[in-house]
Amino acid sequence: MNVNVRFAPSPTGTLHVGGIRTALFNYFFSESNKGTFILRNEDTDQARKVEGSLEVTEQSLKWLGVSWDTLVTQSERLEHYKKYAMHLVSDGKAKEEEGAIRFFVPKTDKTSWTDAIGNKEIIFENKDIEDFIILKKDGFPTYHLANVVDDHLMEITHVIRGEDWIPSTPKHILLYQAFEWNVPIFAHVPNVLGIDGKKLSKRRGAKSVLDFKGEGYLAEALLNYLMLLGWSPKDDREILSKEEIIKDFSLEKINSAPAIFDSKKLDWLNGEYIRSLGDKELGNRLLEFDSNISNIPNFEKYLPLAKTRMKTLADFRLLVEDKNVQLLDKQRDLNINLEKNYLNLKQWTAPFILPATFSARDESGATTQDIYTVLTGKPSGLPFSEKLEIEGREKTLERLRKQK
RNA sequence: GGCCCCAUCGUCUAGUGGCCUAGGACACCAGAUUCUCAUUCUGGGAACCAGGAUUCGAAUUCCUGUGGGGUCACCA
Repeated sequence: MNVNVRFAPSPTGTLHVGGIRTALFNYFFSESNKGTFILRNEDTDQARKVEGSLEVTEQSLKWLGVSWDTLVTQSERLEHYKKYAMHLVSDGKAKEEEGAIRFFVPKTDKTSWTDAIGNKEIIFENKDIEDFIILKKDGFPTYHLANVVDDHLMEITHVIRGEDWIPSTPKHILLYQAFEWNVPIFAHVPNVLGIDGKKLSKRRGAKSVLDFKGEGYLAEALLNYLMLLGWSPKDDREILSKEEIIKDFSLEKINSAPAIFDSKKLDWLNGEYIRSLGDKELGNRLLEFDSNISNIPNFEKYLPLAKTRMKTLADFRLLVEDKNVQLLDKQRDLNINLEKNYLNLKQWTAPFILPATFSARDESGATTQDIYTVLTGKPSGLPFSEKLEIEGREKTLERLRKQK
C-alpha cells in the first residue's frame, strides 16, 4: 500500500499528549507501511501564532524518537492557496466578499465518507453545512483550504487526525469535489480525555510532552503508554518497543471510543522501563535528566538499590538524600546505641553493619522503622546496611552525633 | 439547542453470533519472600448503560431511550 501521511499542528502553543498521540499514530502507520511522514506547520493564523511553538513540537517528537521526512510551512506557500481559491471564483463556486473569499456549499444532496476508524460511514446533509471562508482578507487561507490544497499537492493518502475534525470533514470533501480531486482516506482518532472526562486542553491543565520529560519519565515509556491509549496489539502484550509497534500497527485496531489518560498506569510502565535498564544506562539517563546528580558521592553505587524503588528519574534523589527530623525518646536511645556499636565495628561492610544495627534496635526497644528514621530521617528507604556501607563510617557517625 | 461521534471492571482494553458462568493490564485488597519501603511471586473483589427487536442462540446485529464527548469563526 502506498502511504503518505502528515501531522499538521498549528503553532499556537505547546504540544500536549493528546496531540502527540495523533502524531504517533501517523508516524507508526507510515513506518509500518514504509510510507512517508510529513510534518506540516499550519501557521495560517497570524493572530494566534506563538513564537517557538514549532520548535517545541520538533523537540517533543525528537525526544520520543519520532522522525519525519519533510517539514513544510504553510505561510511560505501562500501563492498556492490564492491560486486555487481564484480557480473556484472563476468557476463560480466561490465569491469575493469584503476582501475575503467564501465557498458556496451546494445545499442539496449529502456528503459522506467511510472513516477508517471503526470502518463506518459518516453522513452529513449538505443543507446543514454553511458556506465558509476559504481565503481570509489578510491573504492567508483558512484551515479548510490550506489543508485540502496541501494534502492534494503532497499526495497525502491517509488523513489521520483528531475526531474533533469530523464536523468539518464534509467541507473538505466538498472542496475536493469542487477541484475534482481524489479524496483521501480519513481516519479520525478519538480524543484523549482528562480524568474529568473532558477533552485534554492546555487551558484545563493538560501537560505538555516536555513536562513529562522534566518530571523524569522515559521517552520509551511515555510512547508505549500513549500507544496503548486507544490502540492495542493483537495479543495481551503491554510493554512494546517501537519495533514491535511498527510490526503490529494498524488503523483497524484503533478503538473508536475516547480514552481517559491514567497517570497511574504511566507510572507503572515508567517503573518497568527503569527496572529494565542496566545500571550503567540508568546512570547515564539520570545524568542527562539532572547533571547535579553527579555531585552525590558514589552515586552510581546506589543504582542497584534505587532501581526497584523508582517510578520516575526524579525519585532517585529523593531516595538517596536524607532528611532531618525531631527524634522520639526511644529513637534517641537508638541513636546513642547505634553510635556506640558503629564505633566498635570491626569492618564497615553491610554484613557487619546489619547485626550491629539490630542489636542496637533491640537494646533500645525500637522498631525497624525507627532505624530508618534515625539513620535517614525517613521511615523507609534504601536498605540501610548497604546504604551505610556506601556512605562510609565517618559520614554515618557524623549524622548520629549531630542529631543527638 | 442543531449536527456528529461514542458507550465492556474505577482506568486502559480483548472480544467482530455459539470458544464468554466475559480474558489481560494498571489501580485496589489479602498472603508469601524481605533489614523498612519497594521489587518479585500467589490469590481476591470488580464490567457488557437501559428497554425492545432479529435469531435456536447476542457483549457482539437493528431500533428507541439515557448518558458522555465533539463541533457549530475571515481559529486550527
